[in-house]
Amino acid sequence: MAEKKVIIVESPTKAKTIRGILGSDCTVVASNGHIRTLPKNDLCIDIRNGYKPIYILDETKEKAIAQIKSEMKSADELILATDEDREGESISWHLVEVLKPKMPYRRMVFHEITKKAILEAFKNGRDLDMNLVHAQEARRVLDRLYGYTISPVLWSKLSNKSLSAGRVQSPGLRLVVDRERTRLTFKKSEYWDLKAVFAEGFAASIDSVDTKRVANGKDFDSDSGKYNANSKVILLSKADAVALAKALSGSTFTISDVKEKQVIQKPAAPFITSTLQQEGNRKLHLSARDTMRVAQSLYEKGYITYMRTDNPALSQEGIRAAREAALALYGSDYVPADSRQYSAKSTAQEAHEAIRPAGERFVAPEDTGLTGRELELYSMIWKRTIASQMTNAVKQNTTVTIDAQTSDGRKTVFSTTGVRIEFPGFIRVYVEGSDDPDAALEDKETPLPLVAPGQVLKANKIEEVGHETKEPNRYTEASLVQTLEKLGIGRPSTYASIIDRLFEKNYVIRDNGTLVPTFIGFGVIQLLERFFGDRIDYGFTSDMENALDEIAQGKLDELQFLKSFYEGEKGLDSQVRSNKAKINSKDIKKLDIPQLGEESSIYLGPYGPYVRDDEGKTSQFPRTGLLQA
DNA sequence: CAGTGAGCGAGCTTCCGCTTGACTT
Repeated sequence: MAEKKVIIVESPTKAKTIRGILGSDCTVVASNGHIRTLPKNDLCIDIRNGYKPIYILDETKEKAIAQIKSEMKSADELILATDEDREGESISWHLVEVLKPKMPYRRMVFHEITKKAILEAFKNGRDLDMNLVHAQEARRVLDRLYGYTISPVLWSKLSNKSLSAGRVQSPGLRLVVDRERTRLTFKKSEYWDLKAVFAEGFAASIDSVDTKRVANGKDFDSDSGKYNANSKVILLSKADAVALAKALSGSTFTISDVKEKQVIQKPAAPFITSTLQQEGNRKLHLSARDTMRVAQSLYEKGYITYMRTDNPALSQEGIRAAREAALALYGSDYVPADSRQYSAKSTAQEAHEAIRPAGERFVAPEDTGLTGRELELYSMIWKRTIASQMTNAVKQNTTVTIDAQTSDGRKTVFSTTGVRIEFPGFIRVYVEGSDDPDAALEDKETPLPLVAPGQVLKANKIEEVGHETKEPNRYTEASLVQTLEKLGIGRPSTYASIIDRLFEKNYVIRDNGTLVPTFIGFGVIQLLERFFGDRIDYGFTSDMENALDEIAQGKLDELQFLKSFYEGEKGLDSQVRSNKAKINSKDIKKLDIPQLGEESSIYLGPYGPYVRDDEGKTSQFPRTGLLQA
């Protein structure tokens, strides 16, 4: 007399997995994500009628809906098992709205896809959380209002080239533009120091002259490149360094101190979407989009858990499997007594666990039969997951300090640090990649010979070494995703498409894996900064999230939230109206770009950017290779 | 390669987030 249940989840792959676990008592079907959308050709928000969105069925989901409907005919109960987050709750509500079930239905979430966990979940279940549904709808409506009212301002004031603005894409573009401005205004400076090469087989660099510390890169502002003058620091020019080297040529170098320090290094947390994209980019040179494509394929073939997640925590099954794998591969010294717990940042929605090899036993990469990019990405996930449950690496840093007096009586101090790995721990499996190739070297050993205080060294060579301060790097796809995530802008399912969007709109171009803003990108951000500054503030999304949390907790009314966003003196509607009248199209087409705009002015024309000099003569902008329209 | 204007007026563009296929960018 078993009752027949129809269970709806979001992902077809998840449905298949559950089907395999539960057998024929239940029918498991997938919604394939959201099933309703807002039509594209119009605002479709009924502002006078409580900001009611006008939803339509997503035509790409018709097949899925038809299948759910047909399965429902012979069922006694409907289980809404979409993801446990704001969007998932909303999908369940839309399902009820569309399916209009006659049988009883319950909302349910599965925290682990195991028979035990699912059967346990069947005992519970709850009603739809309408506050959460309201919070999702508020998000959806705000995004539509934002994008569909500000974008037309760009069309009319900048050009008619289908420009766009949005809560997520615009701050994303602004990051890229801001970074480029910093680079363009950056003033390079140089500083020098000395390197002494000893016959004993190592080298040391100069720390101080007469107790004044020799200036290094940290004494320069990282954004402007300017030197931060300090009376306790001495800045060496090339001439200073050459003279100092000469004055030290016959000096005695004596070791004054040898210090040992133990340094502990912890493994990185298991992958979440953003970190997977970062490492895919750094180690495998994949775009965010390609990383996700490969991960999707691994997920569908059953090799990894779900790839769109903001939660680095492993399930109990994942922890057990990672520890077992580490134990089998490296022995008990490499597995700590207690498992490591990783937790999501507070803004995360935590509907899924971390990205890890699937199942209760991790298949070794060489046993998967995978090839190419799939093998590489799986292998990276496998290593990182195992490493995350392994012991710390222990390194021993040895700092040797050396005194020497110049021929004219100045006291100089040199030093060097060697690194020895005492116990590799997780480093045997996995080391996090870096955007900075120099930093990757940190993980290599730099051994020093055995030396003791009082020992006199033989200096073979004392040479001056020049350094130049360097402007901040451009964003890569990886570092942009990382920054967006840190600011709480965008979601795991959208990071890759945010970047695609910036390219599609010609707001940025790619240069050697880095993102360079185009003139159009500069123009869009210039307009938005001047007239919609509060909307593209980097904190806008996190403020919105706070309000949505209040809606979800029933402390704030959805309608009140939308009204305060859209109406009133400071509301978006009047902001757009007044700016449409106020913005002088000619004025805003003159681009304010540091350095490049000094001699003549750059304008946005209908065929791209052009330069106009003082006499009104125009010419093509000469550096289109760097910045394009 | 040409490229900044005037004025007419029709027709069009645009958001974010959740899922996969279908696909030729």
